[in-house]
Amino acid sequence: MPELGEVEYYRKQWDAGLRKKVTRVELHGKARVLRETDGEELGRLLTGAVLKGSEASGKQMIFRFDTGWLGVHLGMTGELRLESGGHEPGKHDHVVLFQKGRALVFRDARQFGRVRFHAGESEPEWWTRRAPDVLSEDFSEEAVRKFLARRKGAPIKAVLLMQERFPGIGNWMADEVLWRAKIAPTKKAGSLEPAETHSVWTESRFVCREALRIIGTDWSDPPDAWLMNHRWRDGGHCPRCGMELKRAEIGGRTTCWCTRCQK
DNA sequence: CAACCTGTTCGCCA
DNA sequence: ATGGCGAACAGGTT
Repeated sequence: MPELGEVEYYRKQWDAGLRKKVTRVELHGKARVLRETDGEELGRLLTGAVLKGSEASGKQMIFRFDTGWLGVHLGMTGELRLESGGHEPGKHDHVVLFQKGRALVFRDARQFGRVRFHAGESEPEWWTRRAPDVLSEDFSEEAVRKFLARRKGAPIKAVLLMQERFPGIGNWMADEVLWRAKIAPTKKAGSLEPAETHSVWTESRFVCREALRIIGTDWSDPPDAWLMNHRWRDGGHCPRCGMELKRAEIGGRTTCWCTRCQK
């Protein structure tokens, strides 16, 4: 599920544990989500550690403890939950940090998500080397133009999903950006007019800003005037012109767009 | 039972 | 070396 706004929403679920000590760590032994992370070290160093702060960037999150850093990526089905101190971990609760009176839970059925740990004071390189946020200065029109030129042969839909330039944008956000920019998702990235590239830039920023404001706050629904609320229903209609929306697989993902508005 | 899924990574090929 | 694509990952839901 999680794209930019949802990730921010989940990050805040653990805010209740800020400045509090972890009393116990429960891990699911061979969970794929840990990948190369040493679960034994994670459990040992986080037991007794205090949660000092957290940050989200794109689809990634980092939680800072006084003994190290916990990185979280939610993949397709991951979620962060706040549970009671008596929480009995379910079969998909791969990482559970117990505190006095609460439990901070990472749950992920499909295990495409990932949890990693980095011991010590200094930020891990997998965090410092992440892509610049869409809402940062570094996400310039020039940077977008260069990126589309380099990926000139790929459909623009597929390019918008590339986290190295559009961190946080996922399937529905990419469709939303292209719908607002009035660009067909099948169009090759290298064939966009300068005005279209400009639109990809500004609409990416708009959709990210609004997703954070609307979904990131309390998981409210975006307005009905957004494509997002119409894209999964069979026979959904374009909220701008009323045309029946088209669905097809582009860039390996189900894509929804308006063939009348988007050229 | 089969198809589908808001993500990433890998291997193959051009 | 670089870019583009399809498969694989795993399990719940429709």
